[in-house]
Amino acid sequence: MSNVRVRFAPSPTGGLHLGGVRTVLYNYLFARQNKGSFILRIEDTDQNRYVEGAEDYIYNALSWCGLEPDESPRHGGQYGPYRQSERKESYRRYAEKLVQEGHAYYAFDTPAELEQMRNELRTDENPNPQYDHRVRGKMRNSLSLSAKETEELLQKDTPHVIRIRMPEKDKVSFTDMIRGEVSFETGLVDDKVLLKADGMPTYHLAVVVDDHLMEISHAFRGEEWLPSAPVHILLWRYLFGEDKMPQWAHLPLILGPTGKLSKREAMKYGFPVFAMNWKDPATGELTEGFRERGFLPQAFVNLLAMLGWNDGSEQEIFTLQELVEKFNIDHVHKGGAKFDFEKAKWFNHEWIKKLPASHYLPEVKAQLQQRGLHVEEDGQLERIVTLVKERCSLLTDFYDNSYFFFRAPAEYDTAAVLPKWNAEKRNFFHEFLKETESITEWNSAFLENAFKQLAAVHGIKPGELQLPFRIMLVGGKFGPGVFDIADILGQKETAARIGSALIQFK
RNA sequence: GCCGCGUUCGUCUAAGGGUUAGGACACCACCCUUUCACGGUGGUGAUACGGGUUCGAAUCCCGUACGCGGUACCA
Repeated sequence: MSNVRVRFAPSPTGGLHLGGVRTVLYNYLFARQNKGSFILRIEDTDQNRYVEGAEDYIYNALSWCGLEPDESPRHGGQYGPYRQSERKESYRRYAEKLVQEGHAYYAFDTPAELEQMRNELRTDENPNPQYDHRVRGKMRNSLSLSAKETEELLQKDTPHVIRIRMPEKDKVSFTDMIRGEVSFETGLVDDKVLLKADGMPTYHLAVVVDDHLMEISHAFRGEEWLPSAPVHILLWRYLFGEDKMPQWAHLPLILGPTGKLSKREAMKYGFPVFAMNWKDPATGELTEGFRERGFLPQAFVNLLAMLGWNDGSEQEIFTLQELVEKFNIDHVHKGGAKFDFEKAKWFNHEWIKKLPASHYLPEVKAQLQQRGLHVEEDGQLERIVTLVKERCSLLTDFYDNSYFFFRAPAEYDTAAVLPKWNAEKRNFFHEFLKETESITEWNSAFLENAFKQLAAVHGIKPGELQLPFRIMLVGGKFGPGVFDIADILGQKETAARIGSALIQFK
């Protein structure tokens, strides 16, 4: 193991969306590539947002994708605990240390007072007044109050938070692995809360403390975190030293068709956003997942990897192993990527074709049975799946492409047959029916040969007979090659279907 | 408003000073196939705009426009 340690730190709020999985993926690839560790840390410090079952969901989703963490609340590790709520005590210490050193301060403002401040300061020019160095002198905090007043308030257990004291005039900059040099004026950043009144840290404090304690070396996160980077950098500077700070990589956002990718928008356009189905235990609301939509995990991981990264070549289909080998942070794109469901389906289609049927036979079988088809034998199903997989983009497409193997047609597309139907053709099929009884070798090539020879005897072009044959077997103009269908159906079933069809064709 | 990040075919992207700006998805046409797909061949289609720098700019610099993100005791 190298000293490369990366982490994914989701808050258990339910579901795991595309952007989240891609962040995990890049973390994972980077860790594996450098023979380092991939850590799953749970950010459950916001009681209001914590959702029952959400943590299990994250494990299941990662496991489905094949992105198993090395360390986590469940996998254990030397740097535990891996849930923030279980690390509560340590955060206060660091916050107090910052106060003592003058980098942070106690703030006693009530929510109502904050609201009042914002209302008073709000103008058209400044729609979102911040609690910053220009404002903090007018608020109730240990900077504006005397030491004695502050002490009294603390003695009386007055609810308070700890805020970072952003320098009035300073410049913070860092080198992002993807974007290069990024810099901020500290005077324009507000005094973020570090420790909440309930004693829980905010993300800002927690991420810095935990990254330090867990010896994180590289940190990948979404671009939405870029604006708070100066706060984190300052915290590193004050607490542990900037030289110990992990290297940052802010990943481009994944966008929806008209803007930010949201559950709501995805639903509107009919595609999933979550890795797997998520049912909110509180509301009962079900959000569809890629897995249930019929995606293979290999395809899901592949398409996500390509959303913002490429290896510089024209290759698009990668196994996870290949991604580990070829992933390269320099090739991660800076701009946000719009998610295209059509292309996502193409990836899945490629993977369905690429993988042997055995890889997804159980899923397909379960789906067929769920929809009322009786699958008698796995061997036959495997032949069917192998035959029709190239026409399926999603695992759920297998039903439409194979149900006719399990069920004789209830109706026939007679409009496609009858206009050209005549006594000779009927005759042909009667004879073909008889001939099939004595066919010794029941396979596609042999059948086709017999069919064509007999057609020649009757002086009919085989093409003119193939469509009626198809309709006899499956009922309509669809499905794979007719002789392949007959092959799988077997002699008995094929004969039965021809027989029933001949009664119908008048 | 302020701050930050971004901008190559409709979409994902390649090209890191010199290419007829390449590929993939989607779309269209043809071929294959007397179903539909798969496959094959070809086609439509892009450097946001304006200034520089340079013999030469999609590429470097500045400005503008547009998009996105942030601006919570949420992450």
